[in-house]
Amino acid sequence: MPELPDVENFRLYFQKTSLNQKINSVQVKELRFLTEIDQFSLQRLLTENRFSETFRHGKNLLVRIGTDPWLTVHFGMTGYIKYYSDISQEPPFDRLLINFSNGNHLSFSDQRIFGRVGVTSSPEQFIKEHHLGPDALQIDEKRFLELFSRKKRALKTLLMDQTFMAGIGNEYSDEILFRAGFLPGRNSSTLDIEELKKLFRSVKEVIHTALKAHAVKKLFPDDYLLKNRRKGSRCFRCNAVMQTLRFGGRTAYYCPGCQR
DNA sequence: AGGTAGACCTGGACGC
DNA sequence: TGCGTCCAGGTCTACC
Repeated sequence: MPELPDVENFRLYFQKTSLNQKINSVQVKELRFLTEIDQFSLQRLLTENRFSETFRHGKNLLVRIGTDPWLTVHFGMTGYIKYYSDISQEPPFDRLLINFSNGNHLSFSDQRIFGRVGVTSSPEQFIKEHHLGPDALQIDEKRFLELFSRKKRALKTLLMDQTFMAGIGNEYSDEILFRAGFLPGRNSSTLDIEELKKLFRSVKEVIHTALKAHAVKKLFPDDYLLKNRRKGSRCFRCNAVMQTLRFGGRTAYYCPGCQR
């Protein structure tokens, strides 16, 4: 699922492939994929224009269109972008296609259509409108401790709340809690300052490890829960059978032996 | 304020 | 083989 590290990867990919090229045409293949803008306005906005810079906040990719508004992209759970030259390389589930004047194409693919493409006047405006908390890659320890000390909620819920801190989803929140040694349902108010710092370090460690692995699971270290996150698997540390719990419709995986 | 459930989506897994 | 059902997940809305 595209969480912060995946989206950062998409941003770098976009940056490398799709900046500063004239856009010839835009094909909207799935109307439900658009939000806050209709297909004709989007086409008018993009055609003959160029993407000029990229930005990411949490799980959202923003791309500036020339000198004015920004295109916003959320990847839902199955979304990704692909840049290619030959039409035979067009990915399945292509929802939005951008054709550049150099003959290359950029596809926004999303099997389950949970992703959305929209437009905003500025990144600041977008963050405000969506009530997003600070980005999990950017946040420093001081701000993290400030935020946590004001809350009384399950750690898992808090980590995934985008209005609290942006970028962490179901899978990475499990990893963060596993590595920090805290149960997903543990109330944030029961953590002392040293435990909060431990949680903060785990957030950073997991994100940086994921970025280094380009968010490709196979490339994660072998002691990562993500590589083994399925029913009936055993903890590689204590060999206990991993347990699951439901949190607001999400499944949390945790080790009953290693997490307190 | 915090929690929960349903809606939105599709396809893979699984049971019969 | 084939059909029905469940599950996966991010986010928004509605409601307790």
